[in-house]
Amino acid sequence: MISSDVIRGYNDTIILYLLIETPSYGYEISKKIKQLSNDRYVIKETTLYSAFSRLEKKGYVESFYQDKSHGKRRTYYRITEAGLAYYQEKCQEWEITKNVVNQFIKGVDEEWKQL
Amino acid sequence: MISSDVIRGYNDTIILYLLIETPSYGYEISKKIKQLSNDRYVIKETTLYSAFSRLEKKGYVESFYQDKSHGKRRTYYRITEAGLAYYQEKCQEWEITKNVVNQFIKGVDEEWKQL
DNA sequence: TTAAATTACTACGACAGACAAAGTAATTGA
DNA sequence: TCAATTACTTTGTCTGTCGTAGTAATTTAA
Repeated sequence: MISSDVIRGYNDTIILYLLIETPSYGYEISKKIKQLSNDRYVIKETTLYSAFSRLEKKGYVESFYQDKSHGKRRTYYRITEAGLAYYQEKCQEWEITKNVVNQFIKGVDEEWKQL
Repeated sequence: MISSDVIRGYNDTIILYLLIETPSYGYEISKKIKQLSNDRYVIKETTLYSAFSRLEKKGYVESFYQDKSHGKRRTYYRITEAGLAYYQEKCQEWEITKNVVNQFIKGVDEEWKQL
């Protein structure tokens, strides 16, 4: 599937991305990740929730409770200004990272196939 | 610069790539990484050498000593069949990973700038 | 010529993030 | 009504990175 060691540096970014449009909560976020990645990436629950608390500690998201008279209480998160700035930084970093890694990857249809 | 959390999953791949052309040793590999990445990625010594021993343990590289009558002895590494196969797997994985992460990245020139 | 810089490592320990396992608790659907 | 799903929390383990430090030979510059 996909290596979690690569994604490691981008879980926070992925979550922040999904919070840009609208505040959300764990379960919804995880569904969206699965869906937007075409089932190629399914974030683990513990990874997701620990990311939330890390992001909150850093001030990149804020949590709140939607008033929902009954039902298991959801913890919603919204992105902050700082979170958006961080997200933007990470996007730039990603472009660089992508180019760097690409330098060391031989495409499936390249000359090593003939070696 | 570049986040080591992203590169984490690809250090082994990067090293293997550089060993495909010719066997090499730590110092040379680190110079090549720096150079090929245009100074955007400089691997830490400890990271590099621990990668070597991990790769050797997995059978992806083999070490040997070049006969070099004097001077500090270098440990050379050459890639194995298994190492090449692993490298190729990782290349395919990278293509997928790249596409997945791209789904959650807004390019510098995209609509969020206007938000 | 000698001191500093560079080459070429090894050892140790700390830390962060991912994740497995297990538990809790409410809600919805068959 | 009982299983599946939703919505988490807690705990503890593991892997890879990296800071610090040390060793030792070689090359370069003052």
